[in-house]
Amino acid sequence: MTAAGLAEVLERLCTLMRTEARLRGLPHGLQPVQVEALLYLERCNRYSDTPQAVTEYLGLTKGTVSQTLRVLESRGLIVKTGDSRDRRRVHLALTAAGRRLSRRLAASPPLESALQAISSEEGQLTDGLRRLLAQMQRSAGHRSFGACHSCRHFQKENDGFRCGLTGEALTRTDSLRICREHETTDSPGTTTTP
Amino acid sequence: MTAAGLAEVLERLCTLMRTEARLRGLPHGLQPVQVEALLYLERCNRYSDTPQAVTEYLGLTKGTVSQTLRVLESRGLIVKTGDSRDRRRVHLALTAAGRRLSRRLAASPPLESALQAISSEEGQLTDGLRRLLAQMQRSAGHRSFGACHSCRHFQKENDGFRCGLTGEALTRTDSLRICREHETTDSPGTTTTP
DNA sequence: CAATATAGTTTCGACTCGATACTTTATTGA
DNA sequence: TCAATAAAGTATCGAGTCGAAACTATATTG
Repeated sequence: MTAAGLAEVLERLCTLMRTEARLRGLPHGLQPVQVEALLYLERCNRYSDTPQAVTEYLGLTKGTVSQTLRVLESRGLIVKTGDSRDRRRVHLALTAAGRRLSRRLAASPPLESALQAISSEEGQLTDGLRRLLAQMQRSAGHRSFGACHSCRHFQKENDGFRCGLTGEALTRTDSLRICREHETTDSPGTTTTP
Repeated sequence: MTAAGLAEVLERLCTLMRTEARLRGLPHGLQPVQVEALLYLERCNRYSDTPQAVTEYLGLTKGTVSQTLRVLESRGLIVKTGDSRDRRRVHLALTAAGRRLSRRLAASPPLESALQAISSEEGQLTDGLRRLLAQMQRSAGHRSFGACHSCRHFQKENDGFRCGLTGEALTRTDSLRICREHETTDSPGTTTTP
C-alpha cells in the first residue's frame, strides 16, 4: 500500500482544488476566495444570503468577507439589498452577469474528467466523504451548510414544503438551496465541543 | 438524500481544510501556504527539496514561492544550501525548529477526530480518493508527487533500493519520502510495499 | 430607557500572488 | 570554442487577502 494516508490524500487534493480554483478565476480577475463566495451565493437560500452567512461558510472574519463582497459588488456581479425587517442585515443576490460568470466558474475541467473516470465508484465515495465532512464540521464547531431539504427542520406538507425553524413556506427551488441553519437529521442534536 | 454531488462535497471539504490550516498556522504567525511548504519539505526526498519542486507541488509561480521560502528562512525554520553539481540549484532543509514546528502543525484536530469516527471505512475512502487525485493530476498535467517506493522507477535490490531514473541507491527512509519525479505504475489502485 | 448584543463597514499592516525583469549558471549547437 | 538559449532562482511592483481593532447603526434585553 502507498504510504499516504487519508489525511495526506485529502491535503493534496485540496491543494489541487485550490490551484484549479485560482486558474479558473484568473482569466476573470477573481481571487479563489471571490470565486468561492460567488458560487456560494448562487446556491444559498434566502436565510443564507447575508455577509454573516458567507463569513461562516468561508471560515473567515466578517471584515475580510466585507471586502471580498465589496469587490464582487464593484464588478457588478452581486447587488446588496437591505432587509426590511432587520435593518442591520443585508441580502446579497447575483446579478445577471454574476449568474453567467458563476455558471462558467462552476465546473473544473480536471475535476470533471476525473469524476467521469471514476464514475462507477462515485456514489460510494461521495457517501464516505459526506460522512467525513459532517464529522469534521461537528468537531470544529461549524455549521453544516447542507441543502434545505435534507435538514431536520424541513417539513413536507400537502401542497408544498415548510421550514420548521422559521415556520415559513418553502418553494421547491428553496428546498434545493444551501441553508445556513441546516442541521443534519442523523446527528442527534450534537452540541459541539470546542 | 442530500443533493450535494461529489464535486460539491469536495469543495466544501477543501474550504474546511483551508480554514483548519489557517487556524493551525495563525498562532505561529504562518500563512496557510507557508504551512503547506513546511510540511512538504518535511516529507520530500533529496530530488525534491528545491524551490522548483515546491513551486510545482503548490501550483504557484516560482516568484511567489521564492518569497514564501524567504519568510520561512528568515524565521529560522529552513536553511538553504547550494547544490555542488548544479550551482543554479538550491536545496532546502528544515532546521531543528522547523521540524519541531512541522510536527506540531501536521495534525488537524478536527480531521483527526473525524478520521477516528469513520475509521472502519477509511481504507476504502482513501483508495477511492487516491484514484480521483491521480486522475485529476493527470488531467491537469501535474506531477503526482507520490512516495518514492510507489514509483515505477523504484527498484528493490538484494540489500536495498535503487532509483531507476537517477541510478542512485536509496535508503529505506528515502523510499518513504515524496518525490518530484514520481510516476505511477500504470495500473490504477497500485499497491506496493515499502 | 439604558446596557448590551448583533450585523456590517472601515482602516491598518503584514502577507499572498502573478507578472515582469533580472542574475547566474548549464546546455546546446554551429 | 564560444555565442545563443534554457533553466533555477531572486527582486520588485501592484492588486488583493486576511485578521485585528475601532467604528456605525440597529435590535434585544433587563
